[in-house]
This record gives sequence, C-alpha cells and structure tokens, in this order.
Amino acid sequence: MKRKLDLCLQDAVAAAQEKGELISVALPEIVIEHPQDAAHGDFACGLPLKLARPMKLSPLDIAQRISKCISLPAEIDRLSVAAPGFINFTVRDGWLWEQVETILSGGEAYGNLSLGKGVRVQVEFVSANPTGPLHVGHGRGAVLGSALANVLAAAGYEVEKEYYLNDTGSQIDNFGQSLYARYQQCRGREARMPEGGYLGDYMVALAKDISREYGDKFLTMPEEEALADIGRIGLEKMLGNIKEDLELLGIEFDVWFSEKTLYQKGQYDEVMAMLRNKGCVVEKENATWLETSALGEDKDNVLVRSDGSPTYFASDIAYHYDKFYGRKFHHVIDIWGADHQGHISRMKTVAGALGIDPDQLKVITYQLVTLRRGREIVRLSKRSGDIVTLRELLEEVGRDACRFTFLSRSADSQMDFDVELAKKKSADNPVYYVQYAHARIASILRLAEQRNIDYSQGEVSLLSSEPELTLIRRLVLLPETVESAAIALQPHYLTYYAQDLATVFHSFYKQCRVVSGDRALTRARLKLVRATQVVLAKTLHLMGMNTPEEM
RNA sequence: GCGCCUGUAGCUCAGCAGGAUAGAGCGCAGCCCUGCGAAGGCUGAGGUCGCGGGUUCAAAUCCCGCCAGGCGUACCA
Repeated sequence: MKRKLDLCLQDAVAAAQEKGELISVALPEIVIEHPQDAAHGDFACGLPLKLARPMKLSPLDIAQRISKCISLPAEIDRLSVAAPGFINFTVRDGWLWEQVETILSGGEAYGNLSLGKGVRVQVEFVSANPTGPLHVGHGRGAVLGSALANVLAAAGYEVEKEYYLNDTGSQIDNFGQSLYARYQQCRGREARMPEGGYLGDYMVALAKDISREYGDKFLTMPEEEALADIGRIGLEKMLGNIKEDLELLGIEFDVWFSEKTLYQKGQYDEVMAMLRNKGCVVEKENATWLETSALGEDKDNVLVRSDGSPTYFASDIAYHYDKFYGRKFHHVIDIWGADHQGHISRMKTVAGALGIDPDQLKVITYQLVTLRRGREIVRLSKRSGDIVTLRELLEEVGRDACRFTFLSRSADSQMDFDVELAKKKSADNPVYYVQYAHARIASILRLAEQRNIDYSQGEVSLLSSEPELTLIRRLVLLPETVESAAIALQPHYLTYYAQDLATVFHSFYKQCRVVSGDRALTRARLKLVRATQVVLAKTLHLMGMNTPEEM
C-alpha cells in the first residue's frame, strides 16, 4: 500500500510538471507514514514540505497542485491537504472489509511476505561454551535469535538456525581438568583444581553424577585416558543440560556445528593458507599473527599462540569461512552478548580480506541483563558466583513471560528483568494482557459454537462502527510490522504491536457486543473477532509464545 | 586514553532512514460488572526527550563537543 502511494505520488508530480503546474526538480525519497492522529487519515506524506524550497512555492500550494493531478489507487477513499503541507490519505471502508476476508482465508500465513525472496540466511545464536549451564544473559540471546529467525522466515527468507559448539580448545581442556579434579575429590582422593578452573557448584554436582555412575573406574586408568574420558562424558552431560534449557524456552536448532570439525575437515587449514597467500600473516614474538592493523584495525591479532594452539579468533575465521564459502549463505547473522563486541570489527575486517562483502555479515549484540526482584538488584557476573541460571529463571517465571520480557526491549538497551513483574499473573504483566485477549476471543468463539452460529457467510460490510474499523486498521498492520522487524532486525517490534492490538481489541470488546440478538451483525462481528484471533496468534507464534484458549 | 551501546514521565522502556499536540506499561488520583472472561474498559495528574552548539521550513531523531552509566580494549571466549 505504501509502495502504491509512493508510485502514485511520483506520477502525480510528473503529471503536474508536464502541465507546467510544478517546475522540474529532483525528487527526494518519498516517505509514506502513518499519522499519529487518526483524524489525519491512514497514510500521510510530507513530500510538499520537502519540495517547497527547490520549487520556490509554499508547501500548501504544492500539496494542492499535486493533489489536483493525482489519480488515487482503488483502495483509497479520499485525500486531504493539511497544514503545514501534508497530503493525507484515508482508505475505503470496503478495502478494510476485504482485509478481514483476506486474513480469514490466509490464516496462519497472513503476514508472510516475499521480501526475502528465498535468500538463504543463517542465524547463529546462543553458542555458549558447553562448560557450564546457560545463564540469564544467554536466555536473552536465545529468545532474540529464535524470534528473529521466525520473523525472517515469515518475511520470505530461507532461514537456518545454528548453534556453534565450542567443543575444543583451552576452555574445554580446563573443563575436563576441573571435572577430573572434582571427580577425584568425590572418590576421596586428594586433587587440586587447575589454575583458573571452573569453580561453580554445578561442577561438583556433575562430578558426583559421574562418580555415582562409574564408581572408581577413572581412578584405575592412566590419568591421560581418564582425563579424556571424563572430559567427553562431562561435555555430553553439559550439552544435554543446555539442550533441555533451550527446549524449555521452545527453541530448536537446525544445526549444531562442532568447532572441532573445522580442524578435522580442513576448513581451518584452507583459510589459513588463504590468508598466508594474501600476505596478511606474520610470525613474530614466537606466535602467528594476522596483520589486521594493515587492514585498518587498531592492532594485530594472534592466530596461533606460541604453544601452537589456535586462538578463538582463528577458529572463528575458519568458521565464518565455512559459512560463506562452504555452505554459501547469502547473509549470516551472529547474535552475541555485548561482551563480545570488540570482536565484531576484526571479524568484519577479515571477512573483507577473504573477499566477503562485510555487509553480508551482520552482528547483533545485545546489552547485558540485570535481574531485579522488586528493589533488589542482582548483577549477573561470572566472578561473584551468584550466577542465576536460565533454568532457575524459567522455573520461576515460566516460558512465555520469559520470552515476552526478553523480547520487549531493543537489543541495544541494557535490560532490567524484573522477576517479580514477570511472575505476576495479573494485569500488571503485559504478557498475560496479550494472551488474555486471545483467550477471550476463544471464549467468544466457543459461545458461538455452543449456539450453533455459523458465521461463514457473515457480511463484513456491516462492520462500520468506529471501534470495528479501528480494530481492522490494527489488524492490517501485521505485514508491515513483520517487514520492519525483518529489515531492522529488531524483533521487539512484535511485542509492541501485540500490546497495541490487544488494547484495541479489548476496547472494541467493551463497546461492541459480539454475540447478540442481531443475527447478521453477530455473524459479521464473529468474523472480525476470528480474524483478530488469527493475527494475534500469528504474532504470538512469531514471538515463540503460546496461544491459550483459556487462562 | 581509544572503540561500541545507553541517557525520553516517579520506575521500566518504545519512538530515533527528521515531520502535524512526544507514547506505552507499572505506580499514583478517580470512575465503570443484575448481557459474550474485570487477567478488562474509561478519565486525570505527571516531560527543559542528559547538557551545549550546529544543519534544516521542521530535530527526541542528523552532525560536533561535553557530562554520566554499561561493555570492550588478552598469546580468554
């Protein structure tokens, strides 16, 4: 619709120029927006304000001249010119009524777009080291990533969700050593935790688990062998734990990508050779460096440590090489915590050096999460040991409230997660406000069913009162909400849309009796209510939430 | 020091590819259930959009400089 108005305005200006009403100047980009005041119509355009200077005419004058030459699309009922120089458009009621039918026939597919044209996009998120349980911050990334994947899929992209599993490297060794030490302690043997080892209580619990399951088995074998076995078993258990957490959040990944395979299958060697050939690699101070400073970075970065082991940076280069060259994704979206922010610039730089357009790699960072219980603030630091796990939060707050809360802030914004508020099953909580609207509709539809009301032939043109038309106007905003969320990579738009839609529905409900003695109007309103349910359900599903029939 | 993010109502936050009187939820002061779910609706109070410059017909939005907070600045990931 916006696109149609855009074209129609371009034509109108061209026509006016041909007639000599307006002089010929370069047109700025035409922006069609929704006026905040409903009295100004459905769409508005401030083009005349922008043309005033180059055309040396008053904006109102220009607006008049454009509107005289305009031929309105069929969907538009009327146009008005308003000070200081806006052209406002109002859609036909008939168009709105058609939309109700469109929504009903589209069902869950309503709101889907072809914006992405089937382009392959990978969304990689969470990717937490399997050396400990997921914490609250990972939860934010998880919800963000999965909702974004849903939005992009709805927008017409072919989306793959991926978890990058760091299953090799120094942290994994450290994990194995820590676990081995705890295991020995469990079996009553003296053992010291490694330097910088994993001190969390969960490691003790994990060791007890293994101790119970395997007894003294690992005490009797050579240390090296025991270390390897315990490390492997511990990792599997941790990973199982992480998968359970994600399942509780309603998240499934298409691919679990193992870092280890980058070394086994050659991507690491290939990309290192590529960088060497380009002359970006130097040996100095006993290590192998990538000369990122020559590519515009602040400094060089180590690829291979002096002990011969590759850095995280090096394996991430191989990983991204595989994403673009191995698996040929057109776009890759990485979702990282703000603490990885320093990594973005050099990754993009390397991508560029490898011949990848840096714009094909989009990194979304989300700011840290602060937990609050009423006034009490709990900072989520790894150091202090009082990490709140995602599991604990999920058990306390519940999946939907958790998802909604994480989604209700832009990723750029530091987040205060108020556990007290998220837990409340009352009006204070926007989660239930939205779901309540869905349940309320379900209840109305149940009543209609009980009374054997068949509304399939409902006459939507009876929906002519202000609350009804206002509601339809909100329903039709879903496609463009999906579009802007997909373009801006900001899934939090959905939560605001959902709340707004719920508000408008509740208001409609108060003013318009649905199941009444007027049988024709009842059928028409049932159609509207059902359409609202479809849109609400779609929005909730995009957010990864449930659509309760009753609460 | 340098880089990224943030600063909007008492609190938590939207809005920021410039546009018409700056929005929401909570909290606060009130009103509305003898008809489909009151987990609801309605009214009201509450703002120098961190501060100072600049660009523009028009700035919360763009540019510059300050101030404040978070994160990063490793041969950690």
